[in-house]
Amino acid sequence: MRASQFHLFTLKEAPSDAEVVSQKLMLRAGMIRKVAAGIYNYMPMGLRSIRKVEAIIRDELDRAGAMELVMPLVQPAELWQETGRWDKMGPEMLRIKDRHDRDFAMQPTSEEVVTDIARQELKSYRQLPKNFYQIQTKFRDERRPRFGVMRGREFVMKDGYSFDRDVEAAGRSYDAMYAAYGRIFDRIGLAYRAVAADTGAIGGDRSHEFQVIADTGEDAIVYCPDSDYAANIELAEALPLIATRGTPTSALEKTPTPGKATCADVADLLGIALHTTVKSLVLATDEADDNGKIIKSTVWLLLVRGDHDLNEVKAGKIEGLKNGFRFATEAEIIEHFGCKPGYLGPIGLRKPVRIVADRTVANMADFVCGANAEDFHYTGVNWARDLPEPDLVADLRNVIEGDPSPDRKGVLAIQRGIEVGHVFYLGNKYSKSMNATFLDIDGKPKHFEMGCYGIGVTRIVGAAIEQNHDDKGIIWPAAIAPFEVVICGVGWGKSELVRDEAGKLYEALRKAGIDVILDDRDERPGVMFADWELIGVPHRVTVGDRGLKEGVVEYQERRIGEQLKFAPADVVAHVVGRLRG
RNA sequence: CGGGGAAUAGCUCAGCCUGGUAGAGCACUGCGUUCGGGACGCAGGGGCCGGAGGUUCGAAUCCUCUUUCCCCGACCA
Repeated sequence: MRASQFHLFTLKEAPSDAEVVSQKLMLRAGMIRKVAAGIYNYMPMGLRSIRKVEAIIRDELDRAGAMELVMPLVQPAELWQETGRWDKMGPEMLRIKDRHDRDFAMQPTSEEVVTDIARQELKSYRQLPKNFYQIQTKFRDERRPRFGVMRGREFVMKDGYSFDRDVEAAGRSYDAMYAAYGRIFDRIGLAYRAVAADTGAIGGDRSHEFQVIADTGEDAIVYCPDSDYAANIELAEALPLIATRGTPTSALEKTPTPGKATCADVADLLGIALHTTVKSLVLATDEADDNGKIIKSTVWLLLVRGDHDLNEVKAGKIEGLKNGFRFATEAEIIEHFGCKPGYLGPIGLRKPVRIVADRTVANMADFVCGANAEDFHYTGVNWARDLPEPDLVADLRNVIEGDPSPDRKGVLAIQRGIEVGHVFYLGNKYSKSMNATFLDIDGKPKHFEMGCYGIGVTRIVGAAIEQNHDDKGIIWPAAIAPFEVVICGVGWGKSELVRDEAGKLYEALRKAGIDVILDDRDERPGVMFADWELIGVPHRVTVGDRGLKEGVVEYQERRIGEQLKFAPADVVAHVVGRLRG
């Protein structure tokens, strides 16, 4: 490719609405252009990286025995109604009507359609296992699209689905995909971690996320440096920090804490450690009648230590909160606690509430909590002595750095991550609701055991940039760079020698199978260098009269920056060695 | 969805308060001088000032409505 024929268009300044570095750099490098909120053109420069990611995915999935197909972007409501997701999905699924007023959805994912394929095509256990995948545009009408390609509404995703005859075989399919994902991310060249993830309504332990490590990631990932434990913070188990409850040593005392409504403020005022305080969170659950009218509400008090945060995913697993909960209204709080938020606690309730204590809180002694009276806290609080034992003890909190690892092999560390892949065992949820069966060896129909496997193709491109950039621009891993090498012809317009030599190198690299672009724009060197550093091409060869006079061309690796001199005859071998060696 | 903000050239922004011929830098076109780290000069092209309504002799500017975009938003008791 010659730069003079390519659409190269870089910006010195990013549009003011760009937030994160990947978005700014992709816009500045001319990879994407915004069309609407969360919706982008993938410009030629950007598409090259996207295609490279796709090629690696295809190669590894095909090798792992999966096969590619394409399902429609626009899917009939009927299929979604079969599984009940037409009603469940909420506004993030974009619904459209055709000219006959029939309902359709823009696919956010394709379980329904692929299960429909399976029930029509797969009749016998002898046809199993099968693994179908597609690389397709998805649409999710995010509440707040942001971060460019990282959380867009329209994006490209690889979604795959496996069909097996039983749970054991489905496990093998899962393992094969897990392994393939590892190979895919290894080849792409990103630092990543596979972590155990929440399985939601399906249950079981077969769910892993592949997280690209980046400080700007939206997810917190927890791992143990001394073992192979790794999990999303939503799932990571918090062990009790206090093995057994201590004996009370302080008397219960109602202490004035005027205007101190947070645990940190109270600890400051009283000169005590934050971890001796207990935080009260008030939730509510509603029971509705058949018409959806709320007939009864229950108020819950969740207690976590003052230095800990509630984990809502964990809270949602508690019996009674499983079907959804909300934070209580101020009116409900006053009705049950007789006090405004800020000074709430489990002692002296006006009306009964369900009290759930975090495992650590349940073993605390002499702790501090709100007194259910404005501007007062209790100190020296002890279970059993000052208040009844909690109704329930559960793991309620997010783990924090330094907590013991659940495998008891060390302490936990936390990093931020960007979720770029997810493998998930589905079981027969969809095959049952859509009645997708095959005939097993005994001649009886059985529901398929399914798994689903996603990779965010466009998000990988953004994540790669979040992880690999400097103040000059992008630093691509070579495997997904829009070009592997750029040849900059300095003084292109005036030097035939430069044109000849650069042209020869260009042909030689092409013949060697290298994805090379020749910058023949006759730009000033500063412009060329700045452009290619912004775009992030990993290898650069500079051909100019100055070097050619000494019989050399210059070579520079984007990530390293140091300039090396080579005889033109040697530089091709060196570049090929760096890229393919 | 709730709260805040913004909308003027392809991009970044000024002008608005105090109404009177629409501006700058970057980008783009032409010519010239330059030419190894985002050059300089001269001359240009490009705007229904997001849209609709109103006030006014006159509206980018004041008022109302509307659309779009951006930010913040469980809780942290």
